[in-house]
Amino acid sequence: MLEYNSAEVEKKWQRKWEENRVFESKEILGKEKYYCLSMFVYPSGNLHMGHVRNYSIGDVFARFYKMKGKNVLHPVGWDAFGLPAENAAIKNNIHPSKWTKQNINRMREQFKSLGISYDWSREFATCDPEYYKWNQWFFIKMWQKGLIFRKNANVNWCPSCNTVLANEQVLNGMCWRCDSRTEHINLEQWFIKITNYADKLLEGNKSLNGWPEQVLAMQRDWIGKSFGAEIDFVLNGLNKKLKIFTTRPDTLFGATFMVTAPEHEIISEIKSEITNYNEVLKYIAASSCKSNIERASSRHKTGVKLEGIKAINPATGKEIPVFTADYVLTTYGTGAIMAVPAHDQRDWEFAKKYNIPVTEVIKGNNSSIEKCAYEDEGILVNSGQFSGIKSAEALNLVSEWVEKQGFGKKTVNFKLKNWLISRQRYWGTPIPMIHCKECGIVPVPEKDLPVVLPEDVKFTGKGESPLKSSETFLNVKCPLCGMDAKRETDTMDTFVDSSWYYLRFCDPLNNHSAFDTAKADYWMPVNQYIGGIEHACMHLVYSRFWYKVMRDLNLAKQDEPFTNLLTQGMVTLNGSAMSKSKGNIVSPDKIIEKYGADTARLFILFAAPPQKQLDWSAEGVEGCWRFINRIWRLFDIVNKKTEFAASEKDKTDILRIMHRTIKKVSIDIEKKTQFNTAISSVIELVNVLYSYKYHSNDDGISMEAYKTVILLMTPFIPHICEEIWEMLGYKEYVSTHMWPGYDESIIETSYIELPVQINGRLKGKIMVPVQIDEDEVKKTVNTNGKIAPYLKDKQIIKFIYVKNKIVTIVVK
RNA sequence: GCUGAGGUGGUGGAAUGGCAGACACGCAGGUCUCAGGAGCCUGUCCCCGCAAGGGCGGUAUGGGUUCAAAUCCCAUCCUCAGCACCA
Repeated sequence: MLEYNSAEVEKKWQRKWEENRVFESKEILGKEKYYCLSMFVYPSGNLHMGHVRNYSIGDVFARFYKMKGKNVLHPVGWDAFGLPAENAAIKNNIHPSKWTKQNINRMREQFKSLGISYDWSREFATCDPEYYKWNQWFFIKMWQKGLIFRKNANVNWCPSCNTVLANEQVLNGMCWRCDSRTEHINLEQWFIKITNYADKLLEGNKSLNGWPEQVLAMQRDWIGKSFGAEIDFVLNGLNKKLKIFTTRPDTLFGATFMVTAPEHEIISEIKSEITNYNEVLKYIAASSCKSNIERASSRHKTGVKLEGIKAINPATGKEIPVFTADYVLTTYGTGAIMAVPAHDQRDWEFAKKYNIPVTEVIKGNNSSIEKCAYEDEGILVNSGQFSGIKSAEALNLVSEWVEKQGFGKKTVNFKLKNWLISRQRYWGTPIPMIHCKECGIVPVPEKDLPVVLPEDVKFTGKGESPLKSSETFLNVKCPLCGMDAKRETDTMDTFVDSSWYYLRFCDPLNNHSAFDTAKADYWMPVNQYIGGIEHACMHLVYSRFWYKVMRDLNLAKQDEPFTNLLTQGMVTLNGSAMSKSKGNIVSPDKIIEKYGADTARLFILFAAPPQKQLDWSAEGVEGCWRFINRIWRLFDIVNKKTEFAASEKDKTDILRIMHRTIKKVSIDIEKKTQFNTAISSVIELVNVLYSYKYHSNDDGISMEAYKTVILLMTPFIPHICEEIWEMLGYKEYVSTHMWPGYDESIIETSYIELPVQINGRLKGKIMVPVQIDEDEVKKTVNTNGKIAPYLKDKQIIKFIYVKNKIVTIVVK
């Protein structure tokens, strides 16, 4: 038999699959669908091992369910807008669209060399005007629904990318793309009111049983719902109120001062009353120079008292001082707090530093406020009519009292901020709005969509958005009054593109709507979504939000777009992430060239469960290559004629192991998403076939088992399986063959080996019939040569027989 | 600090109340061979033993529940990930 030639075989089947459109799908009413989606790829120019892992995992699901008889949708596309293309334009003087298309062409070939079962007829890129037209259409729909607004806001600015960033895109004060330190500037920007859906997103989290707990927890934290109260504190003699948010209304009587964020507008409103206003201004200026990180990391809280200003604690009626300090965030709650130093550590530190009285209002067992604040539950003291009540109850009682008295109300607060979606860059979806001096902001009429990106643009990397340099783009007539007007030059955050692409895949060629609702109803929701954990609070929140908006626009029926989510682990080399800068990259192309895609896929799927980190191992790859060749050589061994005849026992054994393996692989893929153990059980079956020395005259059972090996391995290593399937005489693709079923009654043996424990230690094993009852087991144990001696002259305290599992005897 | 996931051989990892270490890598030995860095076979948690065999030895540590614990409960330690002055 010839050596296995992976390069030739893989090319052959990739061509056949493509020519015969084996993996193209269409809606078939009455046939159960399965939508499998790996997060689409940014066309950076090169596939890396993380991609290979992502798409190999997706392909196992897609191929498995196809063989199980489901109507599988497994599409592929390109998340093609974004900064790298524009940076390439600046650096290499190549148009972003050209750069992107080159990369797509190259990566498409790489994808094809992996043999992923994609429906290529549905391919699209988000930079196609036929796609981004619908971004614009959705934008206008949301604008009409009041979900989009413009606001002058203090926003995150990346000086290197020259654009603003959403909150989610600032990680530890750094830009998520380029790692530069971000700044805060004041700009007029476009926002989407994602906070309108904060509660619905949180509520929806509870129904996502197919999502990893880790992602749900991250989203929960990110949305950050907390219950509390808003309370107004009167500024004495000023006819003004300072509104605060607290989650601890039970500590209201202990509020001995107030603090506003330095950015709080009240300061300028009452500046004439502040006797040390210059000092306050100086402090505000100093804080604004600090980054969020510097503010948070500074050990010592700083602040300045607003001299001449007194607030009144509405519960005690006492006058208390007001400070401004940058440990209070302008972006959370109302940007001001009531400070309760006895029961909040931050306030405690601040009070100590500025000699503010600390009033204890919650008393716990042995609690003390001498060395630090007491933040736990307890009994209220020094709290007027509420003294003596448990703090847990007081939370509610005080809020209700406050509400009745008319100086506040119960409320909830979210950490989630509205989604800033405008970017001052070229390579994105133009925001379809027109600024008219007379009519204000006017949406582009639907018939004029898409607003296409102009070609006459200069990429200098300096100054304002490149779109502002295009005269043809900039100048338009107002759709309402017909006068000269200007186009909006901001483009959309690329996370808009990825918020609904899974719906476009249901109907990618539609040119009169974003997608046909009936088609989307057929395919949605995505049964299995696969991608990296880094999208937990960005893409996966935005998409869920977008889908809920579409549901409210009657474009979608379900509440959630992704039923099951698998977040694959990182691919590392010697424990650290592969990266260009570290120079520790293993190139997929080289591995495919040397061993073939099957080997690369097998290693990735076998070396670790999909969710865990996977460390690359050259030896491990070598081992997978050996296994693939072992399957290849088994073809001859199974077909070889020998004079040995198989015994009945051999035959039933092999049949039983075969059925057991089918069961194990099916469950591991379908129920446990644990591909490594699925593969190892097939390896065991192959090892069994190697160790049997007959391979003729066994009623074709070893051949049956070999065919089973091929069928079971097809989702993992499809190319070699197709080749062997053809060698076995089949005319159809193994990829479209039915997944094998198993017979529980064959897996069960008539005899079973029972372990026998005495006082918790394994002492031996007995062979017994499956249906055996406890009395029979006792007899067998007592006559067993190995076990009986342990029972001699001993008193049996307990005898436990767990059917078909174990025998345990306790003796004295 | 908060949230979440974890801690098992030389390594990746199996086993989720019932035989710890499946399967693979690595290593060692054998076999075939002119040759082997190919293939095939055997062994490989630890301790005692040449072996057969034996071990209330063994799943981060200490305790507990149970006939039975890697698995459940309590405490402690450690690792990873996310968030972090969110009032």
